[in-house]
Amino acid sequence: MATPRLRNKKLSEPTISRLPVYQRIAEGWRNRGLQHIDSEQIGGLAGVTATTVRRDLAGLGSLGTRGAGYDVQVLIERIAEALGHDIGYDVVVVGMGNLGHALVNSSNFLTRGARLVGIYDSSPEMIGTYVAGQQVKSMNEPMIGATVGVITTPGSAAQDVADKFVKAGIHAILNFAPQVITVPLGCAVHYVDFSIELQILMYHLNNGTGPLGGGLLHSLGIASVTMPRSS
Amino acid sequence: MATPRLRNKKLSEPTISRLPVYQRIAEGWRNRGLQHIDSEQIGGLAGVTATTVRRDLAGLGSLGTRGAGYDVQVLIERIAEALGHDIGYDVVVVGMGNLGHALVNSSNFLTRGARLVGIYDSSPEMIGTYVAGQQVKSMNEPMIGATVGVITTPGSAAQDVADKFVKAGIHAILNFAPQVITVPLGCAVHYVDFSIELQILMYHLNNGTGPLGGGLLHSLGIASVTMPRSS
DNA sequence: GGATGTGAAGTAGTTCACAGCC
DNA sequence: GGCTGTGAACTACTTCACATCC
Repeated sequence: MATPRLRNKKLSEPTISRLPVYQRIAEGWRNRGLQHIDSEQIGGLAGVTATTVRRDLAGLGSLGTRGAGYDVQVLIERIAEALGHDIGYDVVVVGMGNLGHALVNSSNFLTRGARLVGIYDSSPEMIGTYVAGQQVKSMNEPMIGATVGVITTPGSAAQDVADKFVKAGIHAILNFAPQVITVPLGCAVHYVDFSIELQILMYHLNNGTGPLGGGLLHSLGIASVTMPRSS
Repeated sequence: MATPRLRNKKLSEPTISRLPVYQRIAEGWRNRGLQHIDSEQIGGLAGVTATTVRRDLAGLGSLGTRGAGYDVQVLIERIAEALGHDIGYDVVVVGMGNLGHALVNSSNFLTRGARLVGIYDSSPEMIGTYVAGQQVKSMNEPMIGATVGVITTPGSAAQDVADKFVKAGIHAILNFAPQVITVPLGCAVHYVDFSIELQILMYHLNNGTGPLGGGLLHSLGIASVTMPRSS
């Protein structure tokens, strides 16, 4: 009760997208044995101004020290708290192709509150084998208790998988398949698309604007969809 | 000369990140044999309002038809033109682990102007083998003529790869390794991080805000960095 | 001295509302 | 009738500038 839930204070969308970046930077600092970091250093690495960093972090409460900057350990913890990592989530991944393997084996994908509780594939050769310490299940097996579903199948299978997720009560979907999927209202689909990243980078390359040309700064691009059934 | 370069008109950052999404939606429509789409339909699928869609597209010139919506073919072409796909880019990918395989085999990563001109790995077992029709090269071989470099190595190798890119004259880097890298000023690093996507999705899940709760809308998250050498 | 945290000002992006056109 | 394209109003985010505190 000492610390009222920071979660109540709603953070702006841009801030939310930057906090994980700051967290990663702080982790890098800590791993190199450094204890303090200031807003200018974070901004330089994240590609935003020092003022923006301070404003973002001020939203989490007073966690800096005037004259000295931020303690990296405190920073990491408070960001984790604000993003809800202390709650924990159960994640299932469907599609054990190269991308699925890459994800579940990644040291970073499943940290920070996420727990892998099931991996699935439709291919008979794949089912029953072990990946990242877990046995690959058939799509017919239930997906009990998961909160987040990740789709790493080819585009053609994405809608079927999404339907299974919805039936299993999963409200949040991370879709890596290059395919727009439809889900009932109230279900969030977050859409990750590599080619879109590449396209945005290329636009800036063409125009000399944005991240190029000495400017620092940002980027992004990815769509999220919630919509009624049909089309 | 009939059509002056659309590229001159600078588009806003949010618009740039949404255009590839609209393009993908239009492609999906076309693939299902549909010829027209209106701003409301695009918005529903992309997770933005119809007005935002119209404003974004108006920036590319008058490509809609009042009363009828947009012709999907025209839409696809004009967005491609605006993003510079008619120019074409040479891409090299370093790191032929699961993620590297997933990328170069993806039907979507290397379309729309991108050409794969080289794939590299440091592992002796990997070098010389063929992936996606290309022979994997040693890191010692030159990277002539590439404009964009993609890093899909473990984090520990990312900085070395970035250094090689810089020496080879590559100005734009797409970094999938969970590692902040430093490059000379004038070089753009676009940072793609799966765990960050997951974190943002989880934040919304916790708070019931954003993409959840019947609202449509968006997302994103990924950092891009340009900064001087050192740390 | 030095860096945070924040009112105030400025800028950018979104949404409203409707005129214009098919 | 229906949907685009856009001035005008609004909202949100960023940046400035500085008081505040270590």
